[in-house]
Amino acid sequence: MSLYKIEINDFFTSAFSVDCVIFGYEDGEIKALLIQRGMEPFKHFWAIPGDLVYPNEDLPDAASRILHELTGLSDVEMHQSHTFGSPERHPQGRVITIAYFALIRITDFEIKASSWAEKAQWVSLNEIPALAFDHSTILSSTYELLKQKLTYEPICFELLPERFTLNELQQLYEYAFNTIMDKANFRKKIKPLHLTPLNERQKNVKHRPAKLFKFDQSEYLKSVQDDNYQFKM
Amino acid sequence: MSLYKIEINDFFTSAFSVDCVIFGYEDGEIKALLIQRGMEPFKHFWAIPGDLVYPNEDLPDAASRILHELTGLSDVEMHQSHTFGSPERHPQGRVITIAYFALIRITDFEIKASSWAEKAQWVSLNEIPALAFDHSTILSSTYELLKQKLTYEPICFELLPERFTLNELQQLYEYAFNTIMDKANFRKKIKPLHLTPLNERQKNVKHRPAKLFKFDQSEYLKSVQDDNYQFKM
DNA sequence: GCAAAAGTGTTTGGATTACACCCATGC
DNA sequence: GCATGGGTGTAATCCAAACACTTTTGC
Repeated sequence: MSLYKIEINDFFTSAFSVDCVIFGYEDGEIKALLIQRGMEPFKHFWAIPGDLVYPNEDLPDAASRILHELTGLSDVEMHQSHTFGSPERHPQGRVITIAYFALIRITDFEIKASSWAEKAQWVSLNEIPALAFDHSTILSSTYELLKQKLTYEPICFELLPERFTLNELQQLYEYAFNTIMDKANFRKKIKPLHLTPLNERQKNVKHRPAKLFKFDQSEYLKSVQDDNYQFKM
Repeated sequence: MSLYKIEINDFFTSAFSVDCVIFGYEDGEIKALLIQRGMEPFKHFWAIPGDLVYPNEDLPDAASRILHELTGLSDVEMHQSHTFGSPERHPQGRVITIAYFALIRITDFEIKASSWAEKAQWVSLNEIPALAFDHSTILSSTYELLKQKLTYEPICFELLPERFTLNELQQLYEYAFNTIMDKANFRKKIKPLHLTPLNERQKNVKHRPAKLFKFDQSEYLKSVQDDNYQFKM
């Protein structure tokens, strides 16, 4: 006799999906790449891109596949978010979903069509419409996680263009944390990151152009290792 | 024709489980409640208590059920940890597992037998044996998460007895963060928690007995709400 | 010259650290 | 009395916030 109240095979009747929240930064706002669903259920609803996971596919691989299908990008770091598994969350059966998120540079690629998406579009986090399934919850709790990571890991550079001004960096944090920061103090705070100054300046501004910088990941990792450095915004 | 390379029903062939890391604190050490498996696979191996999730069961409910079966405890807060889903992690099929963790007071209950456990035992985190499946990974990454939560949320009181001395509290942190702290400075740091002093003292110690305190959750939540207080160790 | 933003230095007050000292209890 | 840890005050130090000021560019 089985230990369970149901047959063991009745457990193998669920599917799982990976939903991939893709964040970008544009016009001073953090945005998410949403798709409009091309099929039932929730046809025509806006949703976080996601897909069922193949029986032999690892979870982060599925998340990367979704990102690749939509953007053509590869080798982007995927961060695991929460897992959502309420029995009622999917109308067609028990489907639990593992949320991942990725940070990308909006200008680095073009949105591609995808098998499950009528269209895809960047949407400012202030203007998110009603989403399919429990995707509103997934998006907001994943954004909370992103903000937390922004505090303790220098992942802001995954959102900014490769060359950026210090003010652009500051504005990203001001947007995410919904605060205003002092310019001088902000620059003191990021001193230990040793951002690489470039021999290049901002163009087409009608004031003194700011210097451009880039982030040196390997030097950052080195100071974590060697000096036990802990980034903190 | 299906959009997928396999039949849609072939996705509904996986199961998922919840593994529940139960942490306790005893003799100055953080311990995990492990079970010895009574069935294949990994029969006789030590493992994190876990179980398949019933088709109509919500994930936190499954985690609570596991805790209840083993300890008789109910109404314990469950914290979601990471999800592990490598295709090879379970020898009998695709089983992904969502890890949860709970913090409990070791003295508050007695370990019960359980359908899937030969025996259960508290094991110090310094003495964890080889575990079944990928449970070593699950345990260590969940402990990292616990340490992180200990820094930003006053969940230490879920591990300590209801009445505790300030030194016991300090020792818990010293163990978790593997540091030594200054007594006077530690007490200044926890001032804003407004721990309730009791008219009671330590007993059976061969020195001046310390005052006992308890934690007032509702007052803590009030100062979070009213004064935007953020706990930080 | 003026507007606008880049970029930097100084002061100040609050928090953290190090450390010293007294207190209460058991034996 | 003394050993042991309980309990608290203070000075030194560091750090972050506030703010002022100079510089460079476009028009």
